[in-house]
Amino acid sequence: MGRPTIDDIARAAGVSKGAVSFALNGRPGVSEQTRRRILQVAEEMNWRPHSAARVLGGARVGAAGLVLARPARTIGVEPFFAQLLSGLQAEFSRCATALQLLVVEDTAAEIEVYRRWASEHRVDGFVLVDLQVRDPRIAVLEELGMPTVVLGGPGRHGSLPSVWADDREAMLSIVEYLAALGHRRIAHLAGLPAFQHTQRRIRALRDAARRLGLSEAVSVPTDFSDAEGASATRALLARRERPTAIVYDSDVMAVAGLGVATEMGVRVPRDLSVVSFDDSVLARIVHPPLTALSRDTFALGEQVARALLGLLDDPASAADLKTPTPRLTVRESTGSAFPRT
Amino acid sequence: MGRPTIDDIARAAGVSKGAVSFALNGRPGVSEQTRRRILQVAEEMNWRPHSAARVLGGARVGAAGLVLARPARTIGVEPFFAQLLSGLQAEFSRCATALQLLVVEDTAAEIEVYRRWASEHRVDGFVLVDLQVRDPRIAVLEELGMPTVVLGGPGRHGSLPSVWADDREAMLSIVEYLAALGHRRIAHLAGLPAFQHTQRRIRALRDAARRLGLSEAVSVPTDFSDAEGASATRALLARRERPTAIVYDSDVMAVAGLGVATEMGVRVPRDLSVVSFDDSVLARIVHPPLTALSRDTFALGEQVARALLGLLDDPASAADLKTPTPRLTVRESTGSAFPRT
DNA sequence: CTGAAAGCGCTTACAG
DNA sequence: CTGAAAGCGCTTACAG
Repeated sequence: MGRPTIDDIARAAGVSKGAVSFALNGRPGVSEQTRRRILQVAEEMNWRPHSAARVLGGARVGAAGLVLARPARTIGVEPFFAQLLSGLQAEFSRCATALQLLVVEDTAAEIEVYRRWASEHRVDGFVLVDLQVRDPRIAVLEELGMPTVVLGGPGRHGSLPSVWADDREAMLSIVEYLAALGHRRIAHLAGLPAFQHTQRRIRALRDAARRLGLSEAVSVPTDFSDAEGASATRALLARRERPTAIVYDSDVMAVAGLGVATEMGVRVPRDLSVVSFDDSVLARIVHPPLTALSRDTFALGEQVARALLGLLDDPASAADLKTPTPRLTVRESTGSAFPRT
Repeated sequence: MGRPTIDDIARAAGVSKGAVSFALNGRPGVSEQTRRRILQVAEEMNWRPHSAARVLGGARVGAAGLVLARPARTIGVEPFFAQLLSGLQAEFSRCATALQLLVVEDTAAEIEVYRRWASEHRVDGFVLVDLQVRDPRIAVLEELGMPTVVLGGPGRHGSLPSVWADDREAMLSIVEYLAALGHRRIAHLAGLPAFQHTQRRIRALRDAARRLGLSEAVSVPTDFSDAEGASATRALLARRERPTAIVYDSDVMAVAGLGVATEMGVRVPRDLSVVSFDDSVLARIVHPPLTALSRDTFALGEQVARALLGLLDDPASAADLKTPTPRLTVRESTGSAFPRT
């Protein structure tokens, strides 16, 4: 015999389907004695609910959707993203919610998936990441009326609640630290310029540079890849007047940049200070270990998941949540701009 | 008005629900003209099937399950795993199949999830990874009768089909290469001893050592973490007679080991050759770049997904699939055991 | 406290 | 070629 249904249990326990349903769901409507008998029979027959039947009746699916428009091969490369995924996953699984993951080619395809999953009732809500400057996904998700939590900066995401960290403050703290070490020519290897957080970091650097009177503060956009991180570093270090410090928007780029410096005979931190905007095992295990902005990306993922779960329980609970501003962990890749020796 | 159902379409098109279903699914039973009209109405009303209703009727869920028993925080660390996930995901999404991901504490919890997802009809099949020496999960999955593809070595997985690469051949090729460079004392920083592939690599090293007459070939088990990779390397390099080459079972450990060597003033490759059993961006971007075993992990993930999709279409198609043996990519971290200078 | 019935949205034999 | 009906497994008002 296949999987038992509540019909089987009802028959075995000598009650109606309705009674079984009440007992199994802990609702009033059956006597304590009957409830116990039913539960025992269900246990013995190893019954589990058929999720599709419940969903058809209007229950929650028990799944959250995460759709990413990136080249599939690059997903495995970014420690930030992997950590985020772990955190999301940890919190969701605590609440018996699965994470449905899909990687697509571009934003148009991503939007199509939102539409499809929403109308097919595949997920209960979405997590939106990689917020763009004029993000077309916001309006679509609002229109679909699906509970959605945005991982991104302050404002700029319509009526959708967000969980965010203060990138601007973070960048300011890096630049102030470097300026205090005497650095006056600072370069910034930024990520994709279409991302909101990239723009915020670029603006923060520019503002800090003006305020602190730096002689040079240039932001170079990249695609976040180690290849562009390396080539842009090479170009910067080949200049007559090269920067004495470089801030990298990701640890993969920072490590690639460190490799280029070593290859070109530029000593870190003696000739060049290196700071990574992301901390991870990568930043710790290279030599010298990298000064990096430490944020608990795993915890961030957990918070995003918790926000979405809260939204599912109570749609009125939508609110923006600011997470602690990342702190700078100083390791051996940064030093004075004027070493004594 | 909410999402349209086939009832709405039937009414709008002036036909029965059955006719709509036939038209939408491309089955015979409606005239070409009626079909076109129905499809047009469905398009206009922006109809999509409710997946739960289809599943309840016996259709495929359109999801594959991947359950991992690892500390959630470590998932983000391993490039191998992240690449595998990308590959799985890429192939599944091509066939409109979602990947349902769950990370649990231990094997017991993992087994419980298999039982639950199977009886709740949450997924159509499973991908099984991290094969253990006496793996209790095999019997459970066989009993559940769920289509499952194992990512692992040859044999040792009951009746479940597998996709595997030849770890033994791979290890032999590394040791032969090192021996040809004159190395006679080779250490191996292995992974978790409970894993089948760890055991296979350890045995391969031992066999090769005997055949090639190496004076030392020790395998040190670890938990795959950068911390143990570093501490075990430190212990090995502190010996009076230290190895002239170390083979690391993962790139994270190899990079950590490289850092330790630098820190201890052991020059790579002059004093120590370093080989990683995993290749990734990590191995490429450190300095010196690491000689590593290159396998296309992304493609491996794609193949596993394809195997599972094939199994869903035709349960009789179960067969083991051997993937190409990984090749050694020689970079700058390996050299002669007797450098001239 | 319990039972019989309708309904969620789709598919599919079965009559016409 | 088309329509009316039953069924997938569960939940939930509605009578008793």
